[in-house]
Amino acid sequence: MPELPEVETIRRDLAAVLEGATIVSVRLHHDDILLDGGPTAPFTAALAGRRIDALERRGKNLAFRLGPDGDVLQAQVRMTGRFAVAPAADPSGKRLRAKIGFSHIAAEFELADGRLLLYDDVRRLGGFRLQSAAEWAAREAGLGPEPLADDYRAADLAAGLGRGRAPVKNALLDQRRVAGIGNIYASEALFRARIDPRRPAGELSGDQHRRLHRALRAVLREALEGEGTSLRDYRAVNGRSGRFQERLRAYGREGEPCPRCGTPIERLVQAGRSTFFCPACQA
DNA sequence: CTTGTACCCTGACCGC
DNA sequence: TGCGGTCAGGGTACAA
Repeated sequence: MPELPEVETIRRDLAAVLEGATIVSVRLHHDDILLDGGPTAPFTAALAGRRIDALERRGKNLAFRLGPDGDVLQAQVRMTGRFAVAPAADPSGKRLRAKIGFSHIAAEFELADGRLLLYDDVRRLGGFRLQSAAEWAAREAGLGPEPLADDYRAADLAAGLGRGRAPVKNALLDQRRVAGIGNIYASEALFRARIDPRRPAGELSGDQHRRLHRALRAVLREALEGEGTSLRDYRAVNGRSGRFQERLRAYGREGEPCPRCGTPIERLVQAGRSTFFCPACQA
């Protein structure tokens, strides 16, 4: 999935145009787009006539807060999910789809003012879940803290990483420890903090916790300013690309000189995913 | 409890 | 041109 900065960019885009809109009808093009499986009819029926009161984000999850009772339509875009909003002048969304290359529409939400909210997802790893406010609150409580929150301290990161033996890179990807970090920003934060991604999470020193906390927040903030990292699949709403890919220092740079010490960046596989790091200055 | 692996799905790309 | 293998920014079920 796009990670925290990408999902927050999508949230801001959608909030600007969707808050206050009313869903008239929903069309799902694939049954497997519901995160819990099951029949689609109750899902689509329950969304008809609902107003989108607010767009929220928690970790990598989007939460459409629906009136009148605060039910939550949760959306996860995972690897290849994208949103777009077609104007009322293009009610089928045909022109917009052609323009931005949406060729795998999985869901369409018709709005009362004639606009159309489109969800496209080539691999269909993403999807939706409709739930009550209480169910969402319980689910959301299972996620770790928001790393960009004002009150997120190095001590909170240290507590999240705990005393485990798993590599710190893997621990950063665990949404229960800290929410919103994915493969790119885990690599980037560890690079900035000069910490070996293979180091057991429970063995970090106090100084390393402080460096990682600082690096994590800095890279997430900068990526958010750049509206995310568009390496291959991620796009913000209506096809807009992010710009932070130009500022990545380690991710995707295998063989290139480390910007700090010149040693070639190396790639290794952890938990089945690529990690990029400098073997010389990440101790 | 923690940790590791397989799997969901499709498309792009590379070497032969 | 075609084919097989590999990889992709995520999350979850399940086994050990």
